[in-house]
Amino acid sequence: MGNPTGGLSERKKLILKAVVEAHIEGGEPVGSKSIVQSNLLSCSSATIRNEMAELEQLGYLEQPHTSAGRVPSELGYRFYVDSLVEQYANTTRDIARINQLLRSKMSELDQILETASKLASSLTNYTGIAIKPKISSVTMAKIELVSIDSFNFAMVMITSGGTVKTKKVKTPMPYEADALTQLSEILNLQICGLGADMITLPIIMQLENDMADNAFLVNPAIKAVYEVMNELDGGELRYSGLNRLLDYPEYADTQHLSSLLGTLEDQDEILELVSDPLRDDINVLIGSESPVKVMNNSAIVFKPIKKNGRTVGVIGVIGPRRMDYKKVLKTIDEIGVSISDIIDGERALKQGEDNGGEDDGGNE
Amino acid sequence: MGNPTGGLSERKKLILKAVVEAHIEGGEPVGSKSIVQSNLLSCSSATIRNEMAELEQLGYLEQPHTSAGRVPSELGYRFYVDSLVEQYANTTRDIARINQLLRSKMSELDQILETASKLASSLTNYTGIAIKPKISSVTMAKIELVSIDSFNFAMVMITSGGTVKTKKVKTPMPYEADALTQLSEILNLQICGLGADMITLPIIMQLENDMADNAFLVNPAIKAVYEVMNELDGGELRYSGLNRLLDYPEYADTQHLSSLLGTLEDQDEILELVSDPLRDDINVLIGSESPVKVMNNSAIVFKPIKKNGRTVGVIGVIGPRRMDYKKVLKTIDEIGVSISDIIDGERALKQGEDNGGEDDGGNE
DNA sequence: TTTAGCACTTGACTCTAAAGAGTGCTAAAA
DNA sequence: TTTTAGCACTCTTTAGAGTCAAGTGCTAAA
Repeated sequence: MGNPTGGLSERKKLILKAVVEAHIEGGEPVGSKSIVQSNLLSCSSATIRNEMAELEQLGYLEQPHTSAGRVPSELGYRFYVDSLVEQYANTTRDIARINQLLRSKMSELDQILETASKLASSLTNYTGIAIKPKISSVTMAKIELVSIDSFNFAMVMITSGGTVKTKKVKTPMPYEADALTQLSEILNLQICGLGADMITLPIIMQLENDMADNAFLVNPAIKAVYEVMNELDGGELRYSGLNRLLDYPEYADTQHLSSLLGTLEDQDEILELVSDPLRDDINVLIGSESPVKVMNNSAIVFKPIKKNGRTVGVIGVIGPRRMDYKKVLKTIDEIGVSISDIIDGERALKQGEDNGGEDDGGNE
Repeated sequence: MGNPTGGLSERKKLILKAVVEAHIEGGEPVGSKSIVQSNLLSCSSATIRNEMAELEQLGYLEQPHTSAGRVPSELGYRFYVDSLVEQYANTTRDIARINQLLRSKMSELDQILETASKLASSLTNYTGIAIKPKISSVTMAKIELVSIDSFNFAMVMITSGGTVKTKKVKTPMPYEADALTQLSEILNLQICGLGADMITLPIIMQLENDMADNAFLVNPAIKAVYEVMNELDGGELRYSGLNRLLDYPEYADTQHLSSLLGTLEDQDEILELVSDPLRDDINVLIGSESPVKVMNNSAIVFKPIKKNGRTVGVIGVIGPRRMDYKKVLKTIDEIGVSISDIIDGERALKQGEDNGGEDDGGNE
């Protein structure tokens, strides 16, 4: 009815917020009376009832059955989360504690991510997710190039594991038939056997140098190789605190829980979901916002971990749709920042190691 | 009373077997009548009742409540499993199928074990376990030796990851102070940077040679190094088909399921359980036979996978105490044999590879 | 030693009634 | 015009009573 922000009156927002938080807290439908008791508003239960009826019509609330209280709809949660974003972003971070815990787990990114996931799980009481990169296990065994037209060719890549993958490559300018042969030779010679983490700028420059006039083919080709490696590599998905799911009546239904567990285990689906983040920062998928259909009653919050601009892992949590978003957003963000700090610090250390050899006996 | 094998009359054995199998099948207490109907015995329900009462007194059966049928006790299952061993061992193995499936997953032991676990889970409909070795990730960065007395010294080992571990080492004969210094030097020079899989007999012999008169110190020291590496390495525990637990009413209790899931996730406890196999071959732990107390209502069947006499992995399944042991024992055994075949085949290949370099482009 | 028969126990299930929570609506109050 | 009090109505949850069926233990006969 013609209101400034979000089309909802301030009072409606307050009521919505109260319903969401009460429901997150208790898990049960929220009645008008209990909202009055929370003393956030100074009006009677009847007024609240009227407002709630309107909020329901607007799609922010739902009613399990006629004589029950209201439950937030997906839209309701979404509104809540969106209006929350500024709030949590401004929270003073007590990273120190998290930082310390993670740091104590030392260098290995693997371990840090796994610990972070456990930490996220125990701090929020939902199930933690960690995706650890699994670099360097996949290498190319053979690369075949097939010309499509003068602007496109297909790359057929056979990995060390025997998997065959094809990628279509578009070139920035037309190429000669010879160029493909040349590229193929050079790729097979230089790239095969290298893991994703070994294909660095110097190597790419070397390739471009070797290709001379046809250097323009190198970049798109390498990109394709890189993509395939990352696809196959996939990374490894780990959960912690799966049992915490059982703390929520949402998962009391055996059928539902079973199919959720099954889906979580089948890493591919979740990996895909989490590997293509809409935003670079924290992502919140509520219910059917997630493409995975068994997660329609769940929510997932995750954040990619970056190192030198490249995503090297993901941490997050999975829980019921009525997740304590405030707490979760804050926690995941803090942990994410903490990890970034640590691996940035580590980077410097690693480089020193690479040059200077193996003397890290500093702590004796 | 006073019978040849196992102290049970043939008829009691038959009845016990019938009860166990009926209970495995249906999950519910088994009454005397249903046993008569199975036509395995030619006597009346009253006789069965009498026998069952005796079997209960002997501890092989239990009664949930007065007017219910009987359920096998732990001892009952144990008897059943033990008397089963010969049976399943003689089963003609249709390894071929399993073999093929596993082989199609190619070389990596990791993948084979993971696939095997999935296979075990889907064939038996229980939760599959796989322990993958995680060799070579841990190496020693620095080793310090501290003399305790002339028969004992402490080894302080700092790993590449920065973890510090101490082991007390007892020597077979007294040593001189110089010997420790010498040993320390040699260890730091020769062992540091090597993964567990790199410390082979030739290297140990080399060490002993270098130590000359004090060669007797090498063996216990290396053993300590090895132990620490394996501790830290740990191996990685993976489950597949966790959701299958939910197929069994035994895990309908949320509390119970939750604590089981929690325990399974805390890898250490299960790793310890499974890494110290009583028998080299298939192990069956029924209920409280397992030292892990939340598994008192569960059973675990597992088999170590050996390569050159060294355990390189474990596969198995976890399920309710009324597990279909016949099927599980057979399946796990078959899969185990199959994996052994494959990795023995792979060994030859690997060796060739190590010598000849990196040309595995055989599959083009 | 086995079997038939019977009384008894006990959990599972069904049905009903009552309780409780919460709503929507109406009419009065602000 | 908005808010509030009051009330009838709806729907779920809970408790209790009664019935049912399964299965036992025991006794007496075969």
